[in-house]
Amino acid sequence: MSRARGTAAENLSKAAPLFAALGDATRLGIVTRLCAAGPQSIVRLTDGTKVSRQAITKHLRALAQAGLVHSTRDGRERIWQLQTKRLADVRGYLEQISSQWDDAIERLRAFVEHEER
Amino acid sequence: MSRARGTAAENLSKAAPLFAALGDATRLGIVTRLCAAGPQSIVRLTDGTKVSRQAITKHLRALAQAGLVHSTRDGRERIWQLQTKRLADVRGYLEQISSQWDDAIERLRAFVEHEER
DNA sequence: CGAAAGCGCAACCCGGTGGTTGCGTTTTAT
DNA sequence: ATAAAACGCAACCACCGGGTTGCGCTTTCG
Repeated sequence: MSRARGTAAENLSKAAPLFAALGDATRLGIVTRLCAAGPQSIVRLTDGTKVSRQAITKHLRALAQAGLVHSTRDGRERIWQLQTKRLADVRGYLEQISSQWDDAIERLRAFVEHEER
Repeated sequence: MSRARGTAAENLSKAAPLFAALGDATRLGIVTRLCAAGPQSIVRLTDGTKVSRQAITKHLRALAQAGLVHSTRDGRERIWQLQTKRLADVRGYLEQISSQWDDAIERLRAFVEHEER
């Protein structure tokens, strides 16, 4: 299974594009939708949204470039679905950062306690 | 304590700006640096970087707007540090999203297994 | 067969963003 | 007191990114 490995610095540089891909409300909405309702066509993904079909298409391309989704042609439709492995990678990065934060928070707390008065 | 609460949709909309804030290599480097080396001045954060001090300043502002860092004046220096309180909230949002993904991944896996042949 | 559905391509617009440079202000150090 | 350090402000630039519109192509359906 493709897990998040390597040094912290390596992973972080890899994580930036992924975070950027998720750092847009529309795209995050698409991912959420794919999570909730499973693989869908473009029109279906567009439905209920306030942007055009072309906008959704662009965002899907962006997500695909980040490896988060992938599509298959089916007749006159194109079905998009989550790339679960990559999503797992993202989780890995998030956990890494979270643990880093935890360490930093702990150190900061100790530092402040020592400093205070 | 300020914890991450609210509906999933609410947290989703809150998460997008956070991802965006972390979705830049330079900014991600800054938070990593603040994690590893603790509170620092701007020049010190700039040192070793390939961008100008002003660029770092801008990124720090962006991170501050996302609530990830915060600064205090100290003489002629301005010291930036992680916003530990907010960081806990952020962890909450991200974990919630991660768990949503987990569910989706599980469902997708089952779906594929059922579909395949 | 003909109409409509679903999509891809391309042009275009515009605002934000990452980055720089220049200059002024305050604080520190000698 | 004067020089240098650290910073803030502002202007400027290039580029990308989110969004739209228009058009043409293939596939489905009646």
